[in-house]
Amino acid sequence: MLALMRPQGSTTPGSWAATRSDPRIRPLHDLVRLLGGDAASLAPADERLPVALRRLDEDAALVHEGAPLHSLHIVRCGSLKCVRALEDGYQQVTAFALPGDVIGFDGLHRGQHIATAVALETSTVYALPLAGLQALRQRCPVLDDALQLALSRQLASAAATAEMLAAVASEVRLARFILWMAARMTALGWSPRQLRLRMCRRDIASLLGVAHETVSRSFTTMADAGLLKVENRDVESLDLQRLQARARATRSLADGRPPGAHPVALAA
Amino acid sequence: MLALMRPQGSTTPGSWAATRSDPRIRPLHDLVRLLGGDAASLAPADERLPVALRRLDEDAALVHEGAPLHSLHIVRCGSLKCVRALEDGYQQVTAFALPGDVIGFDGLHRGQHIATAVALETSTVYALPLAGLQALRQRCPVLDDALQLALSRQLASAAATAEMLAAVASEVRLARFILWMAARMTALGWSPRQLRLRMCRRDIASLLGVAHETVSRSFTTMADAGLLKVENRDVESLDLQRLQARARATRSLADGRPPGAHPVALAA
DNA sequence: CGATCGTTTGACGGTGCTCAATCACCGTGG
DNA sequence: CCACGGTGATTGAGCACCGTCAAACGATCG
Repeated sequence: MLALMRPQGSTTPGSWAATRSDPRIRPLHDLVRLLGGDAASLAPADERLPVALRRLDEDAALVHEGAPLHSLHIVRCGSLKCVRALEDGYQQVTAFALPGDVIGFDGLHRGQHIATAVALETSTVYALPLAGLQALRQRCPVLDDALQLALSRQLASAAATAEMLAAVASEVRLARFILWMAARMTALGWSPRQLRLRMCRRDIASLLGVAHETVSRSFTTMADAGLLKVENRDVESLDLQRLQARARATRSLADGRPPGAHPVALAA
Repeated sequence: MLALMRPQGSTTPGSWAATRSDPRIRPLHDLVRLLGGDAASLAPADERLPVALRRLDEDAALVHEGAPLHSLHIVRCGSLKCVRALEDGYQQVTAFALPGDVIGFDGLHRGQHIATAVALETSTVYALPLAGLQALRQRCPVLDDALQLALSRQLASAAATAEMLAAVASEVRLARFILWMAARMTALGWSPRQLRLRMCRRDIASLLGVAHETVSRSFTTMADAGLLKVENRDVESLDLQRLQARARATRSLADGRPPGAHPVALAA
């Protein structure tokens, strides 16, 4: 059932040849653990089921928008960007995928990929062929649970993206982006203060729906304000407190705080 | 809360008269069909499994942000808005849920609801208690498939929301919103040209990340251009062709196209 | 070391946010 | 029946933010 597709490595085939075990295969419990599932309660017979692994060099495309959907991918290490072509040639970045993120599920209902996924650095991803996936889920409820959870996270993540975009002021958007990335780094066990952004300004700008010059300007503004230390793609959060305050602001600066009550408070 | 009033439903052609059976219970195959699943291949023993139904009056809250997640809900008829409180009191609309949409799945990984869902009109929703859901999915692979598909749609829908928000010009955002709603109406078997928006301008504005006055202005601008006929919350699409063109535009109007090749074409 | 790409900074003009007034449409009560 | 708020939608005026165009700067790599 569980078809072991040979990963079409974009890597040079010979150089990373397996010495001891094939590096293109990992046991199932690794995947379950990555997804935050309860790997311990995997049936012993299942925990070493082979899962295909695929390695991507920087700028290599994992899948292409519109291509038939054959596998679900889960990022193991590295990072990718998901982009959609917006008909007029404009490239819209829709997400940055980090370890544990699922790629491809959003295309299930149409049978084809919704976005192109491009590696931002050398990365590896698990590949779960759709053929046999249902059987595998039935066989391993633990994997099923883990996948459900991952999808739930994915959905919440999409909401977070919308929340960033919904901010009116560009600086607020960027602050939310930084905090969001920091939160994800924390979830992965990294430091939330030291960010190494793998994507260029233009990609961030695309995700946030602003001009890339504006991203630059907002970075320097916040750096001047002592919120960040920005050195190219290395971003250090110096004052999470005030950074969160800025991310919370519905409207932009107002740094000289006129302590008058908030003008906002809307609707319902 | 749950006001059980006599449904005076002339709306649904529901031949499954609520007179005989409890109107708060529906057979499983109805839900599967709503989700776009293959109801025909349900096991005969399963197709009449009872699914709880809940009725909501306008402005009634189905679930509250932060509340523990007990059930997955699927909209049966009517519509709801999903809102999040943005810490500073601002109400951010994150989605409009239409029949077939799943509510609550995004909170699965945290065990609590991510957003508050409020009925925009008299609505009914299916309720699938999480307890026993896994067993039910195991028992009915057809339901499982249908749920997977619905979740995939949900994810793609979130991407569509982001795509609307990512448009730089507010008029473009609104055009995309109209077309997106039209597409959803088509998928539900309604006319794509006649929209009856159940939400107020402020809610649309919140979803699109613009001021509500701007929504008003954009509506009148597009109406003056002959793209729409706007009468309060009834919106008729007069020229889908040009409407799509406007939705495609990365930057705003510039209808007389300065034939210079597009400056864009990015990345990758 | 020169070419290319990414990043930053500047100047300018326009879009859209804020503030505010007006209008339309209600359901309520006089 | 018509005044009376109350809510939502529309329109106007002013100004700041940010998108566009442009150039300088920096980094990386052949």
